[in-house]
Amino acid sequence: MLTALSYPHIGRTLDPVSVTIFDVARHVGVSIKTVSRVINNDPVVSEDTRAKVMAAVRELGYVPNVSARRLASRRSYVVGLVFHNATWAYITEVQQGVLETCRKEGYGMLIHPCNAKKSEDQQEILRLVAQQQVDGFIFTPPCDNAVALLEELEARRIPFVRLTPCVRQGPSPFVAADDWRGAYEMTEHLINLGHRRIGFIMGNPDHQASHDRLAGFKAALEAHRIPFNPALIQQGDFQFESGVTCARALLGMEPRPTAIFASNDDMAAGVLAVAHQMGISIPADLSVAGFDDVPLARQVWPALTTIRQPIYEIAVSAAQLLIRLLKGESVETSFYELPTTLIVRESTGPVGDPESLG
Amino acid sequence: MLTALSYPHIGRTLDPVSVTIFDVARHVGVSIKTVSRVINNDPVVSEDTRAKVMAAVRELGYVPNVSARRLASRRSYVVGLVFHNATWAYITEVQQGVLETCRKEGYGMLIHPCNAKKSEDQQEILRLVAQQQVDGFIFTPPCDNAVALLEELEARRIPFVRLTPCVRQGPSPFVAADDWRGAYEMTEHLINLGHRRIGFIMGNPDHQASHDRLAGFKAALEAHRIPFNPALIQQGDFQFESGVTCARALLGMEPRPTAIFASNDDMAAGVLAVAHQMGISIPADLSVAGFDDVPLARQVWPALTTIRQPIYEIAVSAAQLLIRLLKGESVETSFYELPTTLIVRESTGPVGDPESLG
DNA sequence: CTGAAAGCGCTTACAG
DNA sequence: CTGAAAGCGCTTACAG
Repeated sequence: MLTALSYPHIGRTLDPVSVTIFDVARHVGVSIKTVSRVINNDPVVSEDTRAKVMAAVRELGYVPNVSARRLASRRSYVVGLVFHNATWAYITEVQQGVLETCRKEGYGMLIHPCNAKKSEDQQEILRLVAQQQVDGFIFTPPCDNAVALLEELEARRIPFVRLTPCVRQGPSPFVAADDWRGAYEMTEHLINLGHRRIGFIMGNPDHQASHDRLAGFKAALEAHRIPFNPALIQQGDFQFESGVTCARALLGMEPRPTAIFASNDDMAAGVLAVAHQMGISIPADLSVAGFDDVPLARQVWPALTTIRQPIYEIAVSAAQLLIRLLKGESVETSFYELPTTLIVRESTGPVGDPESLG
Repeated sequence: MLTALSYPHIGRTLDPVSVTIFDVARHVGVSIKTVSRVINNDPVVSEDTRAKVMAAVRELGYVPNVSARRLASRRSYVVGLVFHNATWAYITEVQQGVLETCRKEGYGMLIHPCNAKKSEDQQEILRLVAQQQVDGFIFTPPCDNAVALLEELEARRIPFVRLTPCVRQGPSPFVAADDWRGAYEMTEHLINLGHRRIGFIMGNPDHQASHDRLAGFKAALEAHRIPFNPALIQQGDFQFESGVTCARALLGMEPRPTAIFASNDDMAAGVLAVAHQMGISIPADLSVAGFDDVPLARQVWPALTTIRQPIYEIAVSAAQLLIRLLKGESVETSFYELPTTLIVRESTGPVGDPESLG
């Protein structure tokens, strides 16, 4: 039997009052406004008083109260990161990029998973604004499809930045990878290895990336005068399980494809699993390619040839862009597209070459 | 050339004043205190006035300003989630559990990745308290090792809950999985399949789970009178790459183990990759077992036999526990241990049975 | 370069 | 069951 734990001070009396801006001001012999100027790096303060104030801040261990600052300035200094339905590895990397950028700029980050298509969830997002919890938003796909919400935010002049959105006109900025080119390059890689019958697994159609990757695939086929065969296209949803289902369909065809290009690494991992189960050697009997270059791409066997999408950098750019807007700085261009990179690993090889196995 | 985007209202003049508690009070003809009571669900208000206030809240679209509330109440209603160095899949699940619980209870969650061993990062955590950003903390391993920090928090009476900590005495509560039993059961599963030469890959020694899993493994061997062979133990760090390194060492032995039990799924995936590379069939020639049951366990081939650790439920329990403490409620026991479950998939099978392949 | 006053929108503590 | 007063700890807007 352990002792009961409780914090009787909580909810009854208040904690001993901590050091405030008044204490610092009194200690130095200046007004609180001067202390405020120093802690906010207002350049107008003289070096002499700045030094004295800083010394007092250190000596007294003064830390500004963020709630007071937020209330008085009517700003939260917090960025809301809104996401739904995306792969966790993707979200994780976005989160890291946004959070690190926010920290550097003195902002906080609030993660807000939700189904942005549902009107209750849209209300919830507007509520974050009304509560003054958040100054602006970053939307990851497919949250950028919540058109009514985005219009409402624009009307209220709440800045936001979208990642790889579907709608790319209009004033609000976005950051994207060059999905079309990435898919084009991967397809060309497969074609150069001699593949002509290439299966393609599409991603969730709510994401613009799904369409751009398919378009890049088609364009590369066309550039190499390979006829497009709709029977080789399967509709997935970016999840591993859909990769399994689509791979079963593709590998059941006669003749079957010599390569499968999945629109992300999770689905490509599903293709690998099915191929292994069917006793198909990779890449000797089948080449498999993914997209994104998330950690999973290296954790399956054989390691996936994929297109590296700079998710972290995209997130950093989006956060920087948003914070510039929040600071009232203007932004020249609202369209940032980052390049992708072909990463060749062990899951792709020349057509019908038994040597290429492991 | 796109038009420049800026929000000139930001940083210059203030937004039009939104609806406040005064507006609601005036509209109903009561004091602001009464409105405050209603929105905080104080049961003392009469049903009649409560209804009138609620109607006005809806009609005017009133949303309380959280900064004002936090400032006046000297509380943030925010839980800090501190983590470092753990597997992303683990953190992701913890995050979901904590966030969903916080939302239900009207709390926010602040994620705070840091190296809790470094003293600057410990200062940063104390700063969150001083800034009134956070009312309490949840520490995931190995952050629970920041002993000096935890003592400081206890001295300041800041509640915190640890997940699977190393130090388990003392008053501050924690939640853990029964790692010892999980490892015991997995080892027994392998022994029942006829395995006697079982390699074991240990996790990061900063995590208590690493030691408990090893102890469970040893105990099961002993219970079945299988002599413990230290040469079969490899030191990993929970990352995929360490699984690869340790598997190379184990599979280079003569005679080599017939089974490898890795202390988590990421390292088990590394074992699979090495085995595939060496042309070792799984589970015909080698059984491979993991721990945790993260998504990766189903995304590799063959799907991993593993021990399901209820990470989500652990996170939910920890958050509930912390919020109870934050509300000033007492907690009878400070020790919560959740059971694990053996999940048998395709990566384990009887010793030397070629039929069990795929 | 510095400061006094007012106010941000709530809750606390107390009274009735 | 309800309310008037004071205060939480900052920033804004203005003045000098």
